[in-house]
Amino acid sequence: MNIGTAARQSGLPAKTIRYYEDIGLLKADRAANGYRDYSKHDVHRLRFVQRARSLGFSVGECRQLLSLYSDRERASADVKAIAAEKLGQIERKIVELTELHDMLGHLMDNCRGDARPECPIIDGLSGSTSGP
Amino acid sequence: MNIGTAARQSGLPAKTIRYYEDIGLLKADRAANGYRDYSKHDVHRLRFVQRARSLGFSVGECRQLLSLYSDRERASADVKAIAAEKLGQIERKIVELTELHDMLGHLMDNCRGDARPECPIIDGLSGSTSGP
DNA sequence: CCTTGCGCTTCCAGTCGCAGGAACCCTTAT
DNA sequence: ATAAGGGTTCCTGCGACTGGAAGCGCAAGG
Repeated sequence: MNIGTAARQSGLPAKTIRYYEDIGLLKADRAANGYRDYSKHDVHRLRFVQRARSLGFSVGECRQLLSLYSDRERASADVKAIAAEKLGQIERKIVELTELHDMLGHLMDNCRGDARPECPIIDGLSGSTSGP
Repeated sequence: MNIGTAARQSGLPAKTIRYYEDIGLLKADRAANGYRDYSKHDVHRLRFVQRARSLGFSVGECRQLLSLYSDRERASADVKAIAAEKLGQIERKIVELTELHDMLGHLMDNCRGDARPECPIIDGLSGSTSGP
């Protein structure tokens, strides 16, 4: 099948699929006319990548996962290790964003948000009122 | 003062300060020898940007905040609106990451992580066991 | 037979926020 | 005079695409 069909079936834009081929993540056969030709198996792998990406795996990690996906002998521990690493990253990011959230929320709570110019948010950013 | 001193006092790398000048965020005077020349006021603004960036504001938002920072007549509501928008973005990102976290955690909980090849993580990514 | 229109191809540029490095100039101290 | 440690500009690259231009392939309609 052509790239457009593969795109619809995998949920990835054709541009992205070409990009993945470009970086050597997933290559397709070529038809006689030069068009990329995708099998069902190719589409499965594209969907696999699409899901992994949407779960926050980087393209590099998708590359690893793809090779683990294709390897019927590999231990599930290998996959779990990658997932655990990613889970840790996600947790750290959540903590970081939560701190950010609280800090910004704190500044906002103290800002009246009216027509007057006094603004604790700006003061907080400029550091003028945060000193000891 | 030279850019290196401004960098130390603002907490921003010199490279970044030059970049900010390049994109028109913050420009500095020039000394006779062509070196950038920073006043205390410039350093204040650099610190301001540094703090805003570390709070997750984009460079574009920093641009807005800087103009609000310099405008003594502006309403605190204007600043609060930008902060509220950013707070909403942060909240949405946290929700998204939490969903990701739970999904991935779920997959991992069901994976034995041993030497055998059966792996619910891979199965989940490939979609083979996720159907209704 | 010719055209229209879509899909496919390649390649180039841009996004965001810098970081790294080359090649060169200026200042200060020895 | 020289060496070290500033500074300057410009170019490249990162990640993961996205948009667009120029040009081919192919089926259908007039």
